[in-house]
Amino acid sequence: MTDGLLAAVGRGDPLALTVAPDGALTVASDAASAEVEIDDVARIEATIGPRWVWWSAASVAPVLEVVPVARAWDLAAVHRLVHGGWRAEPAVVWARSHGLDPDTVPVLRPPDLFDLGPAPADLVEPVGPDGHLRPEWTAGEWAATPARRARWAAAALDVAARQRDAVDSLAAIHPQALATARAESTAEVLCVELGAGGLPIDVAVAETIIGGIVGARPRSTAEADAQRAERDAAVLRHAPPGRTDLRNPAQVRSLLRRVGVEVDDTRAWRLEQLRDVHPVVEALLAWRRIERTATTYGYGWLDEHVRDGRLRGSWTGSDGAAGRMTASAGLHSMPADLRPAVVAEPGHVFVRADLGQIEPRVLAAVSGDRSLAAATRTDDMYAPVASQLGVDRPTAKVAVLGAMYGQTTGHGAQALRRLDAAYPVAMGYLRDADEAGQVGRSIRTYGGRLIRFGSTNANEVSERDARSRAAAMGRYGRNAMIQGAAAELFKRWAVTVRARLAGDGIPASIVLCLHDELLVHAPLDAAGAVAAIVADGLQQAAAGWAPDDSVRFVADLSVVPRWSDAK
DNA sequence: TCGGTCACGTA
DNA sequence: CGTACGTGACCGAG
Repeated sequence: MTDGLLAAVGRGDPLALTVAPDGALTVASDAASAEVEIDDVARIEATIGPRWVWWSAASVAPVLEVVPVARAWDLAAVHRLVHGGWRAEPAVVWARSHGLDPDTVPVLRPPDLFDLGPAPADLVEPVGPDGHLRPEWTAGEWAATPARRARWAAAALDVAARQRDAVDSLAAIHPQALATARAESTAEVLCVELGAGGLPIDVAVAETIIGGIVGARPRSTAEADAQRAERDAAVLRHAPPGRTDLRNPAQVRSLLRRVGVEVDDTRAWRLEQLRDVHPVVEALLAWRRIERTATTYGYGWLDEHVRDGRLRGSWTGSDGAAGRMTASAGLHSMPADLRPAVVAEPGHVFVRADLGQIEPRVLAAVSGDRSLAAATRTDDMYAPVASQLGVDRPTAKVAVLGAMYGQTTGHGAQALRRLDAAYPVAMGYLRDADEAGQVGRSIRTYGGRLIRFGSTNANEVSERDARSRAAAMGRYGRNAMIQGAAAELFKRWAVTVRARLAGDGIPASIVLCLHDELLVHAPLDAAGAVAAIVADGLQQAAAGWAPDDSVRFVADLSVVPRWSDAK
């Protein structure tokens, strides 16, 4: 059945895959296409090992949840890499890869009594006379018949080839571009797997922690309301009489004014300074913490996102800015208080590792600063930087971070000047990014990701406004180059670990990616092997990623039964 | 019902 | 006046 289809497809060669809403699977090579079953996909993966091409990992999730695909070319992910931004639906991806303006993508008009739309004959072709994908196709008509599904898969192959050319062109200046495209694609696979697998949670422990903060689980809405009122009363007791809605910042501000506390806003860090001024401040801060747990990380959160002992959210491989992974369901912002509830299943442990001082090390690598690279040879690179600058370690750290983040306040100016003298290459790299941001000139990360700057807003209220906007864009540019490159390295690490676990047949899986931290759920007896893979995987990923071996990357690794046991 | 603002958890 | 994300409550416009 698939003989002609696969005749010329070898390991790593592109092979398109689509999944129709009704579950029909279509596979297409340059030569032919076929409707297949999921077992066929698994067999092709095992015997040939092609580079699977799809419009997006989410669009083939039913396959990815079953078949652990090794090689991928994710059109949406590569599109985001090459063209920046976040929108990456097929119509936009097609447009960009064909040199068309995405703003001219046709939209599907609602059915109109007097306009029956295109004749059915027109819908045979996926591409309209304007060169864009037909909106009827992108809206779902692509899946209507086997013939259309085949055309849709062929269109994906067409885009993949064009993207490959674009990536190859990029490689002249960004040698990592192709590797980045592949790693970002595989990271999308990992995202589907993370979403399906979830993070192991001991619900009983979680309930105990939440109960200790907000009280017992209410058994009715009346009880919930009473709990809420009691929380509020604990604050309002300290306030002058009169109704105040604690959930309304304006009213909180006026309450504070009535007790003699003047603030521009009521953010916690500001109120921290005023704890001693009036008892209501302390009560309010305590209320905020409890209210946060109750509303965002409380029983409702557990009920909504935890099933079968797993906390599940949806993952994206790349945000719209610098390219970090994102996750919903609070997976990336779970309060430290709740982490003791992240417990490995019986007979399992977590192998947990986080990258040490990743951003300054990445800066040393991507800028090619030999002096800063030399500092990365030590476990704590701020120590040699401090002695180089002739300042103490805390000052050196603040100076380096300030340079990377564009800090403008504080008294780091002196150290910043010394930084310029000691590490001119690294500082120049950051300054270039800052200037690009200020003038709205798009830039690319080390790995080739385009950082877009929207056209600067011409109608600023004032010169001062325009200046602060430009400064903000400058900081954004600095940060994006570092954060983005760090995200690229992190994903290389993650997909390397994933591949080696699969290659060694170890039934362990990555269950959390947290920007610079990797959490792997592993059978107890495989913990040592997994730890070795995680540690060595970093060296392997870094060796493939970095321009040379001058920068040392380090990970802090631990094997623990619960997440909070580490660190 | 929606987008904007404030606020806050994480890296 | 470090950036980024997701979430939830509230506001005011529609």
